[in-house]
Amino acid sequence: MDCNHNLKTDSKHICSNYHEAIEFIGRRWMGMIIYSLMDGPKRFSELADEINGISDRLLTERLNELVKEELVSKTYLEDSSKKVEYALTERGMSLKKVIEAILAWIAENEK
Amino acid sequence: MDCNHNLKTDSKHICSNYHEAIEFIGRRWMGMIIYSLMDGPKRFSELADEINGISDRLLTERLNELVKEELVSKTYLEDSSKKVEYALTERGMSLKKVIEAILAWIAENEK
DNA sequence: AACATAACTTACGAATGGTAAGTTTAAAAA
DNA sequence: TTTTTAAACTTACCATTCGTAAGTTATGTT
Repeated sequence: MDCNHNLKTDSKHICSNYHEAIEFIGRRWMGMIIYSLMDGPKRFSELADEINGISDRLLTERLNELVKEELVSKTYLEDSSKKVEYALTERGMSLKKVIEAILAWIAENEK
Repeated sequence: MDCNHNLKTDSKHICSNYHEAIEFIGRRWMGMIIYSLMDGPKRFSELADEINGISDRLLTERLNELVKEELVSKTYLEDSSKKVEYALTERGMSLKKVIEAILAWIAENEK
């Protein structure tokens, strides 16, 4: 597609980047994980408790993907324990506007 | 999860709505279809041509879901032909801010 | 010493997605 | 007017992703 939309950008590869971006942040549970981390760093078990319905398997998988893409950082706590902490990086934090836009869209369109 | 984020909302069911919303618009190809319809109504074949890599099967399926959720309308052209036209509804159009937020996020985070 | 908890990992069936070929109706070409 | 071509799906089938549940390893608690 040619990308000449009336949106405020026309950089050359924006379509594929947009595509990749929305496919990535749209993967199952991604939105909730990012949302949950918006109010501060969390442990694995805290995320598991807060995000209703997610399984350990998918939480692990999604967190690994987020770490790989540098949206989330992983820190081992109190060295020689199994505790870890996940936190949004600056890059991850800057997704806040996207989340706000979705929340605003929901609010606008309530029946 | 408790929803008491420092985002600008605290309505009661916003978490599940947010979850549903992002899971819905995050389904495979949804983002591209909505994006593509942002610059005006399109025929099925136009969408298929513009969205690189999507198959007829998934395009049909996603469009049906979008119509069901009233983000997109479907119009049969020149009655007694097979031609159809898909267009964003007002509800669909109001996702523009979300798309813009994603594009802005990409622009901010370019290496 | 026995049990619990944290953070995974593995196995496997179910749901979703990709690829390709087939269908139906209508319009265009020969 | 018979034959092609095209639009918009459908169907069938295999591959990838997801969900559920049980198992693992190392530390912490009773």
